[in-house]
Amino acid sequence: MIKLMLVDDHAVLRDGLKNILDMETDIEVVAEAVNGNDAIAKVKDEQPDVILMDINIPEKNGIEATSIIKQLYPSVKILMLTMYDHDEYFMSAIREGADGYLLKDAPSQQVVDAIRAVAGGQSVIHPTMTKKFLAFQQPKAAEPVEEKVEGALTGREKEVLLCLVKGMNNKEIAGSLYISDKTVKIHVSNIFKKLGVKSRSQVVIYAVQNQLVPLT
Amino acid sequence: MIKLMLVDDHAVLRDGLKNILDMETDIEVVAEAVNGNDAIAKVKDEQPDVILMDINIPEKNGIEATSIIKQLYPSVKILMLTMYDHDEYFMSAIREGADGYLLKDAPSQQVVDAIRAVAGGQSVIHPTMTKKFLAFQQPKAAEPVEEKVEGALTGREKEVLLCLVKGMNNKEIAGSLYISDKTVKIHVSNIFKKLGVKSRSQVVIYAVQNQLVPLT
DNA sequence: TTGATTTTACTACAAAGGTACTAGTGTAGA
DNA sequence: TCTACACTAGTACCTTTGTAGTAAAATCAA
Repeated sequence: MIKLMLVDDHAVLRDGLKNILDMETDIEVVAEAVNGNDAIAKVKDEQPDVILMDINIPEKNGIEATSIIKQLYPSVKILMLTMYDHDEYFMSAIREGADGYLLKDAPSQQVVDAIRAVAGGQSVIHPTMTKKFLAFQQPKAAEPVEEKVEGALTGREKEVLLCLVKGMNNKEIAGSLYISDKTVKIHVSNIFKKLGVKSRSQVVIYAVQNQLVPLT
Repeated sequence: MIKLMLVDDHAVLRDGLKNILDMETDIEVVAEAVNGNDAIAKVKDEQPDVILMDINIPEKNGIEATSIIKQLYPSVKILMLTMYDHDEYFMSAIREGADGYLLKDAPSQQVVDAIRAVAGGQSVIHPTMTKKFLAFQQPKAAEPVEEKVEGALTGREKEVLLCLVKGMNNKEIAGSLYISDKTVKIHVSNIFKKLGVKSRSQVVIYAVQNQLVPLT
């Protein structure tokens, strides 16, 4: 059974959601709050699993409340359900630890599914926000310059590049690729020429800036 | 009516999907392809609205095929449906223009919903991937470890660090800070010890990963 | 097959990087 | 004042890095 808390200053919306959720046998509304401070207080008493949180509420908005609740009770899942698809709201909510971000125009079923998903430890984003998120993360697309430069690297050189951005020295690269360290030097020198840099540090910077390789 | 193309080298999976999609009145499977090149060719002939693409297919994998198709026909929506939740696959798919990324363990209904969503211009990500996405974008919060490490660097060391992540060599740093290159060496060595790395390349990687310094 | 490219590897050398130690100066705080 | 630390700079030494030039085997496209 998923214990849910609703946080919204509009009784109509809370009641509507309760009606919808009443039909779900695995979700129980254990608490309701009408503002940020109210929500923070009731988390302690009611220990909900998931909080459905509006952003535009009095006495600490939903994002501030999320931040505080997440600090006090990190295991509580918080799903933002709001009218606004503003980027700043979205990013702030995510930054403060929200587990999901839905817009109020989402169909009821989607809200129900999202509650189950965050209760199960997953994160959910409204498709419209996902789009923005992707757009935000997608500043690459077709950039002929880097394409050309990266394309100029041979297969082996790309492998060496991967090692370089891991901070490996020539000997380590040689061991990793089963070739001599003299050969590694050749590849490294060629990479330098092709990328137009003068040291391995600069290779790392170039690769990161041009997203030639994944980090982390 | 949404015109759909299936790309997967496993007939069983294609047939299973077709069965499921047959029950949806607004989706029609107009083409099937068994590998990357096949898919690229059939897009031209069949002009699908949405492509359901597996990653692990022969003759150009799904990501490469996505990249090419998106370049030729930017309006075609591509939904990756794959067994792998590897970060690199996911990020690559997104980078190459995929409109969605679902895992094959997603319930059928979710796949159907996702097809409609991308056909409508939205983007969809499997909740598990969303989680990773958020985690990727969420390195803020309170991280005492890095704070401590960064705090351990003296003022001068931080200045040297800034130079290091610009790819400067010792002489350049010395000239920039109006000190001897011997002194620079001292600072660099101290930075290495404090950050626990062994070369300037690793300093750059460390700084990027821990966001000690701005890039771009 | 021919020719171009890739990958491999060597020698030799110059430059840069990195460590260890000593040591003087200045500054901030107990 | 005394201590701790930061900053500076040097010497010495060794390692790593990077370049140049040569060259052979493998691969691949024309």
